[in-house]
Amino acid sequence: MSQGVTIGQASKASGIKAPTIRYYEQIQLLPSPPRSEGNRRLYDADDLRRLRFIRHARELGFEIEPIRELLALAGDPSRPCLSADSIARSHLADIDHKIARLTALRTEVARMTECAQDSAANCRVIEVLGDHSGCLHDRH
Amino acid sequence: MSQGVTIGQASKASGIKAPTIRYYEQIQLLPSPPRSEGNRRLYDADDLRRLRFIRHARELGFEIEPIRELLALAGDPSRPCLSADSIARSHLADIDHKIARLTALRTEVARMTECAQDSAANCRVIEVLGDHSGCLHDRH
DNA sequence: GCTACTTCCTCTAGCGACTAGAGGAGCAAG
DNA sequence: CTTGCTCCTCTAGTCGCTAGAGGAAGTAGC
Repeated sequence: MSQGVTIGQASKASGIKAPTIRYYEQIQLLPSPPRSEGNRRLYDADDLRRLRFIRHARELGFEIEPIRELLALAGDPSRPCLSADSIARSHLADIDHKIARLTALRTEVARMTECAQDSAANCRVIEVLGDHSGCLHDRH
Repeated sequence: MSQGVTIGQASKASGIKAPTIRYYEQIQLLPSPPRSEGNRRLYDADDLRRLRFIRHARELGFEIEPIRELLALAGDPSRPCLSADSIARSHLADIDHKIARLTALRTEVARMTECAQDSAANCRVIEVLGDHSGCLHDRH
């Protein structure tokens, strides 16, 4: 009976905003769904699964291209897991990189602020930004 | 004697690429420098200080608008430090937010990969992405 | 002076992943 | 029938650059 739900319902079901769903269709991350007589998009259960998969992956910080591959792998039972695993592992390495960088930045920025509040005359923030030599690392 | 250096030299001195320097001028983060007879930009020592300040702040992850404010504060000795400090503190809070989020993601993604290599049949990566219920947190 | 080579100029378009808004059509309820 | 909601398409904007086209100017060697 259910020939599909509208984009608004798909949006609620997946947690992805309607314009974003249309965007995903435009970049062909999602197949173009059939239309109703009044030209509305009609999504079926498979589309909704796909959307939830995408949303979940985006929330975990995967970029669109890796998600495209993961979706292809998810639909192909022949050799999915090794590739999927390597995509996930490379994403993990990415996250570790970002955490490491941000942690280094945190140290630097914290150092910059930590003795600023006692005196308004010599501003440590501006001083530090103007002179790199006070920093712990050469490359941030 | 030195009426200024060219954009290429300013680029080398500051570590900011020439197109980026022109971009900063375009968005008025930098004042338009005077030009030579042949229409080349000529930067003076103040401009170079400004550029180094910007580069350093960018390396520390400050966005352009905060840097614009910091530059204004750096040039105004009347009430610089309190505002500069609050900009830096808010940036620090930002960094902490990002680290916290990435750390949570790391856990989730690591959990996803950690038992994937033993079996190619049931792919944990794809399974986890397709079903949010296995996750530690509702919102990532 | 001539020729190469390099640097510089302006302008436009592209990246990723959306988001916002205009202007219009369909649809469901009262 | 009218009100109000959802939906449609299309374009442009976000951020911080980066890349490229097409041309002018400066520099070094002969």
